[in-house]
Amino acid sequence: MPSITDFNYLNHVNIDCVIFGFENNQLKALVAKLNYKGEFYTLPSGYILEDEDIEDAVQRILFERTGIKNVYLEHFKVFGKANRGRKEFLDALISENYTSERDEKSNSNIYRWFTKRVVSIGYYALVDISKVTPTPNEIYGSLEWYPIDNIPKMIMDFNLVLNDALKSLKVDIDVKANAFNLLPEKFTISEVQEVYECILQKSYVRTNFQKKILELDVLERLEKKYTGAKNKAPYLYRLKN
Amino acid sequence: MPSITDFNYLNHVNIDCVIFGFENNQLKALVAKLNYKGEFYTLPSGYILEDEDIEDAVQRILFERTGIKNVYLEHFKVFGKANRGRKEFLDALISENYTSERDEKSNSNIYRWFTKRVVSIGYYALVDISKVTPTPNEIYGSLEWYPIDNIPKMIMDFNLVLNDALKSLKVDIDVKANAFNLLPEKFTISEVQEVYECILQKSYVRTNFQKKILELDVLERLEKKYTGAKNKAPYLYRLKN
DNA sequence: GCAAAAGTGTTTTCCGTACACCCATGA
DNA sequence: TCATGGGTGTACGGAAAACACTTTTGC
Repeated sequence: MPSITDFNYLNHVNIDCVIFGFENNQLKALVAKLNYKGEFYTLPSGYILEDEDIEDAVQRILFERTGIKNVYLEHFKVFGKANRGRKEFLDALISENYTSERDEKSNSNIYRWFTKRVVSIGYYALVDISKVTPTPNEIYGSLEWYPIDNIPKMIMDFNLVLNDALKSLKVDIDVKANAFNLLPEKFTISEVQEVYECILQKSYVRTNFQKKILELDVLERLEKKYTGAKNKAPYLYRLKN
Repeated sequence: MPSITDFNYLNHVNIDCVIFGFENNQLKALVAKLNYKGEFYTLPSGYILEDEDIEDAVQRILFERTGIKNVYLEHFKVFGKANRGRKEFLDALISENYTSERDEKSNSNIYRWFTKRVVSIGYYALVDISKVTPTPNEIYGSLEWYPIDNIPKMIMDFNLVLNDALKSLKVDIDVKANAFNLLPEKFTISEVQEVYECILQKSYVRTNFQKKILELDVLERLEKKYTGAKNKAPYLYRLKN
């Protein structure tokens, strides 16, 4: 198995990803549990290759964890504090997982790679949750969707990172009108309203919301959606282009 | 003289600064000319020390170039393209400045330091231009304020960087109400209006602008400003706290 | 026909803009 | 007392919110 130190990754920079999905009228985020003894939850992270554009790096990292490409992305913050608790976390992980070999581990290249100071570039992604196949690997032992108000305690300052991403999303949803990326290709206005109400934690008057969204002039009307429910069938919409 | 390679700077990350000032009813930016033969204009940049918070690094870089501390800062973008023309610029600089020693230079540690790929973190600063003492050094041979619509052609993609900073400022001026940082500690509402009109390139109705600004509830009214002009003296204001 | 939800049109409210007015200042 | 620019109150118009009304669907 190749070690992380074998690749030509940029030193001292990494990418932290907050992946948002929407399901059962809930905004969710993809949280990983490390493949070690102990409750070490984290956000998907990764490094940038020597000759790789940073956006490509994010897409690559997201593809590895979700199996989808061309994900909607926004950079939301840089995490540049020199001490973000990375060493403390690693020492805790090691003490729970290694005993006699502890010193050997502590001196390894890998330990040095992971404990060195990094500047983290924060991105959030908006995905169609039904398209995602959470894909664990040797490090991320499991990956699960957690409702935004029920995120486990994560390592380091990742709970704050997620919070910052959510704050940016709340602003961007109106400025960039990007919430549609949380839905399947075709959707109804009601579904859009659910997303908005969920993210912004407020309710909208149905009729006015419909106008507000359609006046953005970014959707095209498609066929009606017959669900068998005994009421008028809503139109499906899709992002223009 | 110590070389840049002597310090414990983080590899592959740097900081690009757009420093905005306001003077003579013009928004200006501080642009440096490199201390080499040729027209190499650039924005002030710098690196981050191993154990230094990134915001501290920006403040340090700004202090070195302007002589002021605790500057108002906003991160506006990450420049993460693998190729931003850095090597091309350095080769041009070398070919204009070195002849026989060229190969020697090209192989030096310094050349390798400067040509390696970096991820740039973009910050813009808003300063009281009257407090700034542009401070050249061995690299930045001169530093001058240029009106925003008359910026010289800079190296690499720095003209685009400046443009991105300006775009963010135009959004932030309303969202974050941060334009006051371009003025001295005490200022009149008219001066604020000049700043807004200059940045947003539109004119405001005086009376409504006054209300708009005062309703932000971020200013405290101080004494009147008697200029000797034969009209009613305006109040001075200052940011609360 | 009826209940439920979608879609459209109308009224009302509110906020931003325009503007009228008064005030202070120094010649 | 006049010209100039500063400060405050009011009236208007357009957009957003509230709401009334019509349409579609399946039982």
